[in-house]
Amino acid sequence: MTTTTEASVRERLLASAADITAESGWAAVTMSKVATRAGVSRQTVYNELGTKPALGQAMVLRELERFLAIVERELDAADDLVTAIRSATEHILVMAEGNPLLHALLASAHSVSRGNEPASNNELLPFLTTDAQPLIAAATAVIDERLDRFPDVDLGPHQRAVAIDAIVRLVLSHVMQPGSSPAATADDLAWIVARVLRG
Amino acid sequence: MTTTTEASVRERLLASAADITAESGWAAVTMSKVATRAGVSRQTVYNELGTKPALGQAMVLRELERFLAIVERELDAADDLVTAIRSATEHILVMAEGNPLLHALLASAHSVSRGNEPASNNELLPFLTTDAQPLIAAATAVIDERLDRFPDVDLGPHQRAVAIDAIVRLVLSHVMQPGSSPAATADDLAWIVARVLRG
DNA sequence: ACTTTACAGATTCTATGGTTTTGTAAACCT
DNA sequence: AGGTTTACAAAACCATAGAATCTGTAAAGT
Repeated sequence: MTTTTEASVRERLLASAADITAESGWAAVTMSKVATRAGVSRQTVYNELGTKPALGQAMVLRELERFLAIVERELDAADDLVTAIRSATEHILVMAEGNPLLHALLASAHSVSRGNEPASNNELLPFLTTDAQPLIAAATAVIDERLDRFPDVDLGPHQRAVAIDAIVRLVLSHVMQPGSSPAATADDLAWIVARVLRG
Repeated sequence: MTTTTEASVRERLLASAADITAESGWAAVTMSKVATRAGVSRQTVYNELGTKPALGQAMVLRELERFLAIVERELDAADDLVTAIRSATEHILVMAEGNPLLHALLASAHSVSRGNEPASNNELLPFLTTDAQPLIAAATAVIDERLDRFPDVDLGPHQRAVAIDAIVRLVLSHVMQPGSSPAATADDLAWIVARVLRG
């Protein structure tokens, strides 16, 4: 199949774009630089990802999937549901703390029109703030799937959805605006989840 | 006392700034326009509020206090704690839905470098997103005070603080990224609060 | 207490080219 | 096929410079 090669090229392209964004901001990302860094021609970028906004969206989506992969792994690892949520939350927060791309996006919120730097860093920030609904939906779906494995959830479908939505929003809130350490926050959120799920 | 007049001038200035921001964005706000609209000289703006960033901060703070006043009113009105939270949440979400200033700030997230419009609308957005900690702290403090009136809260100080922090973050999340109607969201959050507070 | 007037420095606007980047398309290679 | 090179028009960006505006401070006036 060509799938392996195809995914590999696309993966390398997105990784290159993420690197450049983390180093110099999204405005500094050009199709040429992405292509060069990935060892590929510029047109391959267009063939693979289309336009630059599409590249940005794919890059953010890829990073989201990296986070969601951790969530899936942690939710599958633990036996206890609350422990699973706690572990997934802590891993997400730790991962967020040390994620250069995420920090580049968040940093773009502050210095918007600073000096000679370009101002268009903010094209991607809405994915985390005002247009976070796709992100919330994706995370919600992942948790919803993995939650079937646990027997001690006796909530109706609506209440179940509400609870999942809440934990996703809370984690996202702490990603953008950390309260204390990831471990402490994970403890707190796990306590809330415990109270909500089996009140 | 001069306090009445002083507060009135300051109030008129902040209201003028909020109007201009709602109409044309924060970048279109100049000290002269604010002064003129408030029927006051430009220097009075400087005497009263100092610099323009200070004006922006005061303007946001004033809007926050308008929201928190609603929270206080609703928390004081109801007898049942869960009903109080539900009512406060719904009022906040309804108020947020129809708040022009808030929408001006949120809209600035999208069109950053659009056409000929100035790009510096984003100076105020971080107050709601990446620098929301003061906002969270203020809201948390308000709720914390009003919560003493309700006897059926048997949480330790830490758990109590965690619960309040969570409800504040959840409401803020829904202000920026509404899920469904204010009433439905208020129902859902009230249910969560009920489960958490008296699990 | 507020206004008017004045002022230097910074920032923004306008307008101009020159440059880069985007996005599409073809021909070519292997 | 998957990929590259080359080419190209349109758009976006950059640099420069002068005009206009805005900021922030100060003083004198009412």
